[in-house]
Amino acid sequence: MVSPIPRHRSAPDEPIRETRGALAPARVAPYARVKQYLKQQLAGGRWPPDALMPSEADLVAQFGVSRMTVNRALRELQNEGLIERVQGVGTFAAPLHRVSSTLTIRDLHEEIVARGHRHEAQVHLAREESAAPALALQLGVAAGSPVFHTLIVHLEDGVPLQCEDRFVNPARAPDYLTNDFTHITPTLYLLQVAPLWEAQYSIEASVPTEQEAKLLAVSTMEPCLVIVRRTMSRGVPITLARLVHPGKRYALQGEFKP
Amino acid sequence: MVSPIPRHRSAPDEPIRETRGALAPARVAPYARVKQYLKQQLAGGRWPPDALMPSEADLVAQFGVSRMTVNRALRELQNEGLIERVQGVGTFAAPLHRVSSTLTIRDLHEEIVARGHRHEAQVHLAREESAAPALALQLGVAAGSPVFHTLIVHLEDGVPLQCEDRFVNPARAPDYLTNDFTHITPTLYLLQVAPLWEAQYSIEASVPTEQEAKLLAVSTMEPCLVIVRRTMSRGVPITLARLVHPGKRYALQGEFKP
DNA sequence: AAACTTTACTTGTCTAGACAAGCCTAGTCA
DNA sequence: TGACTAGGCTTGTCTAGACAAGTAAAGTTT
Repeated sequence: MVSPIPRHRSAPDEPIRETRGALAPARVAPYARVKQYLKQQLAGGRWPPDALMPSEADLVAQFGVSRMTVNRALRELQNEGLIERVQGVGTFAAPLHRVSSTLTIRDLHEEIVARGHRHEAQVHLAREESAAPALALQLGVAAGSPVFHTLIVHLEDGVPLQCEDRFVNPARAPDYLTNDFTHITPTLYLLQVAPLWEAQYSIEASVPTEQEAKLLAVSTMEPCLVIVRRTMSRGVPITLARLVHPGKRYALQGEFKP
Repeated sequence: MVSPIPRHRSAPDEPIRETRGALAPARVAPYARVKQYLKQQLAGGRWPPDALMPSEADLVAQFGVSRMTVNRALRELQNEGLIERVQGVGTFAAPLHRVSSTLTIRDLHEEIVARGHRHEAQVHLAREESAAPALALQLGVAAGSPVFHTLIVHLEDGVPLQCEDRFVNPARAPDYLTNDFTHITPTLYLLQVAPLWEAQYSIEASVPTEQEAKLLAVSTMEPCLVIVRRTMSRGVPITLARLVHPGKRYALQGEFKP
């Protein structure tokens, strides 16, 4: 009974069984213990990147739990990007220097209101245009075909916070322009009509265009946080947005949790 | 047999059972079908934010699958931030305008090498200092106690890409300064010695300090992407880093997947 | 009226077994 | 030598049942 592919595993650990002893009241679910153990060993460098890790069967024997329990631990580690799994082959350590986290993006309106402030939107443009070739490519429509274009400035307590320049594919949101964008943000509306979406984004620092500077009431030299986001729903591009924020007034904040 | 709390549920759907019919070869795992169904209904506005959603037992009856299967679907939706679950109470629709995704942060060295370019690091400072009060607070040490301070510029093919100003808590990484940071990035080293970490970050656009401008070989007017990150391991602050990137040379990119 | 107990319902988790599907090696056959 | 096949490993998923623990309403006692 020899493994089909060469194993670089270290010597197996002693079986670790629950120690319900006096000084161990730290009640941790078994799947969490398996997960934590693997995380620690992984962080400790026990399995270098791309090394083969113990199989589910190994861990079942080591921890004395059922396979579903081990499976859940491994599945969650996979979702966190710490390991990679290949059916029929095994489980591998992911490159250690890749750390993933969950980033939550909130609707700007909700964010402002949650801070206890007043949100206001100025609609500077809301019309149908004919798509320029470059834009048409990004939105997956024919060049020259109609697209919706809105330009909205969002204010927090009267101070411009975001300049939102957005193009929308009419195929998925034909009623887009009928919205009153002083009451519903485009993001919120689009989330409602286009379910199940994915997006690509790019975050960079640059200076605003002249128009953006004027709309945000800042100088054209002011560093701005620019987010360009393309959103797709069921493989169809929905919208392309350029969100410009004055650097002094807006920061993206977030948190990693293991 | 009345539910203990008022239910705002809509009328139950007809049981949906697997249709193994001729024209349905789209093989989707049952847990994925449940998940997809809930996602669609959720996106379609069937359950407004904070509304009570079907219980696991309801879904078991509706889909004719086992509870573990339903549970997996719900657990994954919870991880994605689409629903909220409370033991003993039920499952609730999360605010629709909150969308989460997994953001992966890679080590700069790996990122540069992956692009097929050459990574180089200039160590401008690597010494022990005495912590100023504000810094001491952030690192969780006593004011005036020793901390490590490094200032490193990372170059891609000879062009400055990042200025990394970092303070490290000696308690967790006493050997920090013995590293040759031209060969191992601080991030990578710290990941190795401090497992299981969490971090808070802030991303903003601003102009560099005079020193940073000089080190990055840009003007002091050049917009820069500034990431400030505080990393903790087991509740103990490990490091506080300020990463400054010239806006023209660096953009954070990412992708959402549902 | 207030304090307690019961009951029904919820989610959270684990188990032992099962089958499918992917992958690799080793052996067989042409 | 080359093509095929069988066996043994891996992960992916599902099931039916079980117990724990949290919540809230309804009933009971003080």
